[in-house]
Amino acid sequence: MSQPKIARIDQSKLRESAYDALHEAFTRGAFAPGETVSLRTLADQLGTSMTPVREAVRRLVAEGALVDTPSRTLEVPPLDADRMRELKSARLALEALLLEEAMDRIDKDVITGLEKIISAPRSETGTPDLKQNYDFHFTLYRQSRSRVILPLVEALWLQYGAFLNLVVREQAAGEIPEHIHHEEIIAALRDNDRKSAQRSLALDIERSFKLLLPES
Amino acid sequence: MSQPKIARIDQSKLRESAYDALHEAFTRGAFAPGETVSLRTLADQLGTSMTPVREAVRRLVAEGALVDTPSRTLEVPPLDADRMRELKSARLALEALLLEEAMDRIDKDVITGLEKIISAPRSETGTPDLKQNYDFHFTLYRQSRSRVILPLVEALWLQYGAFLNLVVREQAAGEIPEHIHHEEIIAALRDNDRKSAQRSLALDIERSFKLLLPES
DNA sequence: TGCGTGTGATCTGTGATATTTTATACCATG
DNA sequence: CATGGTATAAAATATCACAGATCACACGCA
Repeated sequence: MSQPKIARIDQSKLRESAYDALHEAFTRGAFAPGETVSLRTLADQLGTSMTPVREAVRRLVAEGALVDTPSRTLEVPPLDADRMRELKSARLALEALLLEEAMDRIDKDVITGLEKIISAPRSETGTPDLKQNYDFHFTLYRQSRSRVILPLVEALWLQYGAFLNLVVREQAAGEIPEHIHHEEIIAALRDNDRKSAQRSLALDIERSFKLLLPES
Repeated sequence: MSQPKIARIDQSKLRESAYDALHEAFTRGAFAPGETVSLRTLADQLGTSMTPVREAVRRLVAEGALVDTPSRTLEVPPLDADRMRELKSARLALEALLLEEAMDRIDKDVITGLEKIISAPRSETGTPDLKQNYDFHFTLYRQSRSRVILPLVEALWLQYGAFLNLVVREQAAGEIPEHIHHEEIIAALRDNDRKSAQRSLALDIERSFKLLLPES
């Protein structure tokens, strides 16, 4: 708790900035399941007062990335196999819908953009590049122009992010060949092969839970 | 705006109470699409200060029941066919998952409870009983013990609630025979017939969008 | 007379801060 | 060693100050 994990923000649209900073921190796996956070600490780290942080945190609670404890402190939801299974089936169901819509509208430029994302240099540290994975999926999903389902999927990834924190800490990177399914998806997008794209996306989602739900 | 549409709340856990009151108001169809709401007005009606209302409203925005406008006022999202279609496909996908889980755990008492809900006296006014419909579905879904998907579905219903406001105003009740599919679902639950239950639920969801998306 | 424009009053949300309530940890006392 | 009370720290709420948007209305010009 001593050294800040999240960047400072500047002084306009404070609530949004605070939310963005925390959102980014979650997708980066900066928070560990079970960890507790305090409004004052966050406010100090972000360089604002409590008010904007409180509203940002309220949104994160609504999205399931944080939970209120009976003692009125906030905590990152602890690791829980049932929740993880739900997360997986919800992601499979909703991201399939987004992919379907996205494939109605996607164009060459976006596909090129996706290729650029996955071909970007991997981080040398050997840890899986969570941001790269996030960018790949959401660049694709945003093509759906969805205003209902896309926010739900964002919320799911936010919950998933805390779990990834553990993966990052405990696993070597080489064991997660995430780019394989990403390449399959891109190929299917080029061929406009819906079945194949759906299959590869499902495999990619399954993959990302393998380390967390080994029994499946 | 002169006469309050929402009940006052009592003085503990104000934020939760405020949220509950607003949530209830939405499922009751108390707010119309496009309507704007003000923090101060809501706070006055609820008998609290702005702070708890602000946090409750933040949650509703996160859930999509309210949106921030560029001019920083709050409004109930206007009617929009695309959003409605998304709402429908998301409901079909997620509520199927909840039903599946619920059928693993449901017992006789709950089924009896469901029968009691739909056999309760319809309101005499001739308007469709939104609360009864809500209670039927969520009594069922809560059996799933879901902590991830259930909140997502709550959010979907919250968005749907504003649209229902229009239905309530413009349509006679007799045209919506919602109890028919509910009875089919109960019968399927008794037989533990998953296929049939899923089919009836899907039909029920389709039905509830019929008036809003006539072309489908 | 009719239409556009400007101006001010009155809304709005935002952010900060003071006050109250509640939980928890610690220490004294039995 | 257990128990109870107190001190402390945190969150919850209320209140305040401020900036910006909207709306109505009056004024000036055609």
